[in-house]
Parts: sequence; C-alpha cells; structure tokens
Amino acid sequence: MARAATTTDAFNAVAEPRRRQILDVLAGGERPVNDLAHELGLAQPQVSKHLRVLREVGAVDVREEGRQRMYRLNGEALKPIHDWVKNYERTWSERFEALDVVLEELKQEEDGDDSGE
Amino acid sequence: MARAATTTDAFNAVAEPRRRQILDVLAGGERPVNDLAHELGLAQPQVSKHLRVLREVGAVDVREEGRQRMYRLNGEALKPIHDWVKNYERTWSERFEALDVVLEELKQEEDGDDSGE
DNA sequence: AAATCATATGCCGATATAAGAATATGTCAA
DNA sequence: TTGACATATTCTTATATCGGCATATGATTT
Repeated sequence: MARAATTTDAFNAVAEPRRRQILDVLAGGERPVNDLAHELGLAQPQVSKHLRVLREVGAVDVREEGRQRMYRLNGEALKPIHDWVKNYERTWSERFEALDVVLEELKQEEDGDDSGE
Repeated sequence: MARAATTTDAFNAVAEPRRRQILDVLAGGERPVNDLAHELGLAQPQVSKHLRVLREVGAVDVREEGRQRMYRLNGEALKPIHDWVKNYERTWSERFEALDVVLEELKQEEDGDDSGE
C-alpha cells in the first residue's frame, strides 16, 4: 500500500506547504488563480493543481466570473485538524498545565474519598 | 519532485491516521511498543516504523527500560499545526464570528472618527 | 550458553506524488 | 473569426511511501 492520496482528507491536503500558503492568502478574501500564482511566486499550472486538491477536500470553493475563477476559503474543512490538535494544547500551554494541576488535585481528593463509585 | 518526506515536519508526519492514533494513545501516558501494537491492532514492525517517523519530527521521546522501550508524547512538536490552524477557527466558530462583528464595528467607528488614533 | 522476549531494520511491490513544459479548454474583445 | 487572456489537464521523471514478511539486534531469564 502506498501513502494516502493528498485528496483523502484535510490532513493530507494541508501537509503540502504551498497549499497552506494558498489558504493563507485566501483567508484575506476571494482570489483568481493568477493572483495567487503571482502572490506566491508559483507557476499557474501548479496553482491550479493545488487548488484542485484543496477543492476536493472542501477547503476552497470556486465561483466563475467571466474568464476568471474566483477561489474562496472554506475553513470548515480544517475543523477536524483543529479538533484533533487542540487536545494537545495542554502539553505546551502553561495555562493548561495549571488546569491540569487543579484536575489532579480533584482526583486526589476523589481517591481519598471512600464514598464508592 | 516527489511528495515531501513524512519526516519533513509534523504536518506530514501526522497526515497518516495510524500515527495520530498512536499519539492519541500516548496522550494517556508512556507505553512500550507492543502495548501500542495490541491496543491499535497493528503489527509490531509497522508500529516501530511509525514511531520512528514520530521520533524524527520530535513528537515522541523514547526511554529504555530493560528490553522494552517506553515511548512518551512530546506534544510541543504539534504546536506549529495548532498555531497555523487556529487562525481559521473564526470561519466556523460562532463565537469568533461574533468577535468579528465587534471588530468590524470598531473599524467602522474608527473610519468615521476624525480624532486620529 | 541457549532460549525467549521486545524491538528495529531490510526488502518487496504497488502507488501517488510534485514540478515543469506543452497543450487543451473556454471566455472575451476587436 | 481571429487573437489575447485565464485556467485546467496531460505527460514525464524521480522519489517516498505503506503494509507484509523475514530477519537482525539486543536484553533477560533459565
């Protein structure tokens, strides 16, 4: 078996840095393909290909306007990534470490409590 | 050019679902390789290989204990992912949408205000 | 030392990639 | 209709992957 296709899910689509850059630009508003190509210093065909991947995972939507195609961010497609990674925030955030201490204390009290379960 | 190596960064390492599962288990505490293999229903060699990738991007640390190797989560390696994706939270979170409204209002006032800043 | 347990590594095969260049498709303008 | 513009697709080449299986490495027990 080979590596999962880039179009499998948002995790795979976004593993490519150029695609993250494209999304970052689109976060500032709708853009046509050539705009993106110039802004990121990429060749037009590569941008079109990256956009195809992003479209297949639902991270962008397209709208036809004359001969241009306006691409727009659809951030919801990234929610699964956020949902997954936010559970690890506690491992580096002092704020969450402090919360962990409180939870640990509560657990201690519970353990010393013989009220059964 | 081919796809970037899975060991290039956390984004690539974590695009593989099994590796996310491994991290999820390790979030519950240190584990030896066979434990992970059983818990996830994977063959031991594949687990070792996935752990190698995770180790190379710094997402796990190892500690030798007799003939076992205890693997431990190092969540900080996932911070870049969190930092990137959190900027998109506003696109699906009502809470942030509300914040956007407030910011928009502030901007309106500012624009219509000639008292400088 | 030999047997056993725990883990890592090597090899195989099928597959998807990403960039580049060329070209196809499609739209608007003269 | 012809030409210019905007975008998508196709083909090529080099490469890394993932699972399965066999095996190497290393530590512990008997």
